[in-house]
Amino acid sequence: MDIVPPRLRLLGAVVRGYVLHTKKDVSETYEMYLKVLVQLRRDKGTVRVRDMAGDLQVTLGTVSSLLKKMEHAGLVVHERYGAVQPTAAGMRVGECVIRRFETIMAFLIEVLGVPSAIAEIDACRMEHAVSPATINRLKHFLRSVQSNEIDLRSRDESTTLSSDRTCSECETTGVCGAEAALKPANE
Amino acid sequence: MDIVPPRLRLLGAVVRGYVLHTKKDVSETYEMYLKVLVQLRRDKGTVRVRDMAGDLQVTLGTVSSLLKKMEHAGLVVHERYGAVQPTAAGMRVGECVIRRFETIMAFLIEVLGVPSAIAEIDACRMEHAVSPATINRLKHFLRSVQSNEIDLRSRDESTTLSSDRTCSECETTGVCGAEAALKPANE
DNA sequence: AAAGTATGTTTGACGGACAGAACATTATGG
DNA sequence: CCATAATGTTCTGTCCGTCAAACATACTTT
Repeated sequence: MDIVPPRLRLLGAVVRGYVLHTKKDVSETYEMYLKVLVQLRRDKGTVRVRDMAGDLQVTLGTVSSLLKKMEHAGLVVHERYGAVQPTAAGMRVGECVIRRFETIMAFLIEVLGVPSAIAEIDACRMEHAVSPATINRLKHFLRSVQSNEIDLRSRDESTTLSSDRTCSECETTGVCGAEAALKPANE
Repeated sequence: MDIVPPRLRLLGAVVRGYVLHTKKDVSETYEMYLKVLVQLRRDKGTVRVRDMAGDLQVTLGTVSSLLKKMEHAGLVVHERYGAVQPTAAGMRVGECVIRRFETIMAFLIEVLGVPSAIAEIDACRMEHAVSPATINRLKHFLRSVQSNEIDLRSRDESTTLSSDRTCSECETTGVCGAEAALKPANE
């Protein structure tokens, strides 16, 4: 019964083994904290715990304790009861996340035509999931589009896609499968 | 100093607030378990805990206990010491994840030219991050490319992008910011 | 059928990310 | 300069996904 080569069949899973089990040195959470830190820094210079908590929609205490861990990891410097600053390493990570976010945003909006409110959410989730290889190619592709090397205008502009809330194939809503799946689950 | 409208400045964060704090009814982990379950089902009919654990690279115990929670959530039915089956709801979710994976894979490989080994990893991470709106549009876009409505061959094929391991702009490696960022952190 | 092996389940513990609340520090403004 | 408000820190507790290991059940094999 093993018609499908196991390697192929299990791709996602095998990959998941790799992806989710390999210790990422910088977790998704750390990436978000650094992104916010760098953004706030650009906007207003000095950053306090309060600012980050506000942006991250998280408790002061949570930020405080995470900052401590991040300091240990060499990603930030946090003066007690004072300002928070990224180290050189933290800065690199934060800026990188921001660039990924922007690249993905641009692609979603300019190429796919995703409504910006949705694009924001998706980009914010995807920014943590994309490898350098993919991001580099995405940027490259985007440049080709922007310089009209690739012409998108020829395509069928039936933007009247099925609802943006539902998966066109399974008619399930939310992040494809979430809410609707559970309601009728009392079986 | 508030030149940048807060709404704009905080996009990522605001979004994150939404994205990561909103209880997804089906967590990323559940999605993976359902994806694997549905895949295994297609390949070999009956699925046991053992199969899932193998594919997910996780302990039997872990699968066992998660399955229990998923059963409560109405996503699977698990006969004690026996077979695992998705409910209708679980099936919808699993199939949806698989389709997302396939769509993303196709895009990464056919459009961006990402090496398939890398594409696998990225697709497996992205499949949990993309909304229906984006996936629908991505599919649509892919169809346009496949039917030659959009011609990609005209683009600059300098596939000699900077290394696939590094972010072209920050020279940081890994999932853009991970490993390299930490080594020199003993400051 | 008895023994041995392969599968499953349960329990206890853990680390990460978070909230809440008690406590500490700094800022402000009368 | 002191009282109060605003900030920040610490501690305790929770939930999730995981492992390890002890225990239970099912399957084989002789």
